[in-house]
Amino acid sequence: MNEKIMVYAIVGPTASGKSALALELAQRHGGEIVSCDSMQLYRRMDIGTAKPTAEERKLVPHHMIDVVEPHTSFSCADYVEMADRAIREIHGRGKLPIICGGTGLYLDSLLRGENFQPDLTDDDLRAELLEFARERGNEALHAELAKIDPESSEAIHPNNVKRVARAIEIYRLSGMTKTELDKNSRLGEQRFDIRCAGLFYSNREALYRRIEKRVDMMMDEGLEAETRALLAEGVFKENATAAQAIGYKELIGFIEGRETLAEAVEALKAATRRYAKRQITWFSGKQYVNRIDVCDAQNQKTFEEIVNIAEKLFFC
RNA sequence: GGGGGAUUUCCCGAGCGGCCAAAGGGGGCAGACUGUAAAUCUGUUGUCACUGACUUCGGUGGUCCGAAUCCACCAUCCCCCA
Repeated sequence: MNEKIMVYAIVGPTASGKSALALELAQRHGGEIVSCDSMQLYRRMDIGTAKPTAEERKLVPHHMIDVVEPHTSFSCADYVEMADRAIREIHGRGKLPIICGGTGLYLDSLLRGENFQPDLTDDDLRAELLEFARERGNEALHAELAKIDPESSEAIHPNNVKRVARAIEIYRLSGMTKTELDKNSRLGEQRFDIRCAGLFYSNREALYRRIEKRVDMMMDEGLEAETRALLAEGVFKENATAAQAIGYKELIGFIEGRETLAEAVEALKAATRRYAKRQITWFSGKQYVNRIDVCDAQNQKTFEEIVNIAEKLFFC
């Protein structure tokens, strides 16, 4: 019986200070960082995704950053496969794998399921199903799902067309219902042991202020130019995953002259806030997360304090 | 100085005598989410002793059984003529 590899993870909403903490811990304890971020995967999307800088990446090896071109369709399953490999390599080198990121689904999938079958997607079929919903209505598509997989149709709201379509897609491609597929991947036991610190702000205002400050910084660093470059590349024409990244799509309205810079920046801040909220909801439901309250109504913890708490959590 | 228009709940914005605590959107809050996830979706959003009551629609005072909706005056803003 071989021991499971111990992985360390730092999660939390965007702009909560994950990267700095991960970097510090990696430096102190011989770690390498495995990013768990669905957007830092893409090359040339640097400012908008708040990627670690070149200097930071020189201090500590970072993985799962800049691994694909922006137009690539990169799935959760792809992430799991590559990240799994990276973690085993790090462990093989006698270093500590420190996962850092805010994409909850990726982390969950990485820790879980064994039975990922490759190539369970079909863009044409997807488009066809979405078209069906557009023409005949959300309920009609949902009814189709109910015929083949009543259990998941129960769980997915009819208006969540993307999910409804995905469930049907799974069935048409694999002959297995989504319910069965899920049950299957649940059979696999956790693939790693994990110690996970979650950065939270019970003072929400404080988090939002950080977010807004960071957006302003991104603008100063040249987010607009970065967006124009990606736009010129055609990244936002195809419906690539990368085109969904917050930071770029909000600036396009301004670049194309449909709104003012101030409006675009405000939209960007709002989108980031709402994203942070969804991350908070996601992680607060996970039992493997050990919460560290960075800032409550009374006081703001110093970086030193946070590092100490995380070290205790990880190494005691 | 003369004429016209505006003022709505956190914001934008509908409402133009009862069915209005007031459409819709945004934002906020809460939540779902095991293969597109920085995406997608759901609920909620005046107060309370909450199947009902109370306080709201710039202010004050009227008309009316009844007003966010009509009238008068006041305040602020915008436009046109001067």
